[in-house]
Amino acid sequence: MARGKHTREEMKQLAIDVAEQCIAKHGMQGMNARHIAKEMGYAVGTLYQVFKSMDLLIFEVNMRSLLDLEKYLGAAVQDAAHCHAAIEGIVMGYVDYALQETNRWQALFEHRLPDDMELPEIYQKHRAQLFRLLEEQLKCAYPNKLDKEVALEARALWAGVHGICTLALLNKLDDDGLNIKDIVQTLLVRFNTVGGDI
Amino acid sequence: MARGKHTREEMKQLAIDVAEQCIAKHGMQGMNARHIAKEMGYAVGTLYQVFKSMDLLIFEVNMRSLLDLEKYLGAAVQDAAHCHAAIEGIVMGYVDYALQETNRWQALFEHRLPDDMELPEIYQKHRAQLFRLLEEQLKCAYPNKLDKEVALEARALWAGVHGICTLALLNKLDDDGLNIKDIVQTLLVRFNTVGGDI
DNA sequence: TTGACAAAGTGAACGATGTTCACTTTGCTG
DNA sequence: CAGCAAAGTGAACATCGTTCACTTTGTCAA
Repeated sequence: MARGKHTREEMKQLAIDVAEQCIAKHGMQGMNARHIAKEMGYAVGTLYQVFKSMDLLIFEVNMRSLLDLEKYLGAAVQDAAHCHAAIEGIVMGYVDYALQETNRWQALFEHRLPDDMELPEIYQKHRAQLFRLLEEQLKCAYPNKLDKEVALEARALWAGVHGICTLALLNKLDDDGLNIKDIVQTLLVRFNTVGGDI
Repeated sequence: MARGKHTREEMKQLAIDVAEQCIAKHGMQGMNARHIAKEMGYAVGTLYQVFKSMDLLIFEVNMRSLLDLEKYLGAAVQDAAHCHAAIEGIVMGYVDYALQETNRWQALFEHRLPDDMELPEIYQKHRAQLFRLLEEQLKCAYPNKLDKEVALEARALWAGVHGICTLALLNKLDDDGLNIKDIVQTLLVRFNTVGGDI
């Protein structure tokens, strides 16, 4: 049965390891099947027995990034004394992740699965968890708002921060001399989450 | 000298026309050199005498989109009775553009020129003009703020709207039953630009 | 009219990609 | 040890962007 030094599962992890490092170093376009296979010490065909397509491999790398982000932002919440600090922690944590792990973060939102296959449930679950993290803190910050209103606020704030990271890192913000964190702070102030309550 | 039915400039415009329609219909990945050349009635090599690379052709399509957007949002400002209405017009206009011209809009911010070539000055100029459009109205809405503060606000709001469009159109907002325009309205309210002054 | 030159136009070919599959190798098992 | 199935291989295919030696064509001087 098992011939090589790796079980099926080990190969899967190995492939994800290699792909992850490749994406982190050179971005998504700097990664290809032959390079990954060679780096793993296997032939291309073998890689394709573990992952049916490159899209699925990239997806697994993104799954890891999502979990990383979840841990990272979760820790930021734990460290916060109150919900306003927690919100700032989440938002600034997201910015830090985008700034420090730029390539992995970019892959996370740039990559799209082919139209014919749907997003795995586990992925959706963790993405929802990320939203919930922010929602919970916003619910505390806006005690008088309805759940649906808080949901809207959470998405507006989240997407806002994401947009700032997107445009800033692609140099599309026309931001001569403007610091990305200052822009994010500006957004935070607008959400009444810095200095004072609603 | 001139052999075919088109001058060099006409061919350039023709190529952009075809590429634009192709992107509008099938998105950036549904566009390739051979298809465009065939649609133009020329061979691939001829297309490459007009555009040195596909990247440059896509860039020209994006340049058009940028100018379209500039006109479109400029009109929204003209129609507005006061600066608050103008800001809402700009923001909602951007959302409309993203919703109606999804593929062209996506190409506009997803496409990146190769690292070795820099963004043409004319492009930067018009992008800056778009920002100025919003800045001017925000300066009116926030009369007490410094120019630098207004610049930060403009970028926070702009990127915020952009982020909402990005995540919503890629279905990454986890927004079951949530309307994208409601999310944008939520953001607008946070910027004190709906109902009342600062 | 014609010869020659340059511009315009062509498409086969190259290299890089993702992906497939007939084939070989290997380890286990009866 | 024979045979079988799993593991592994890499040549080959399709599709990209891109190049360039070649052909076609218009123009103009002789």
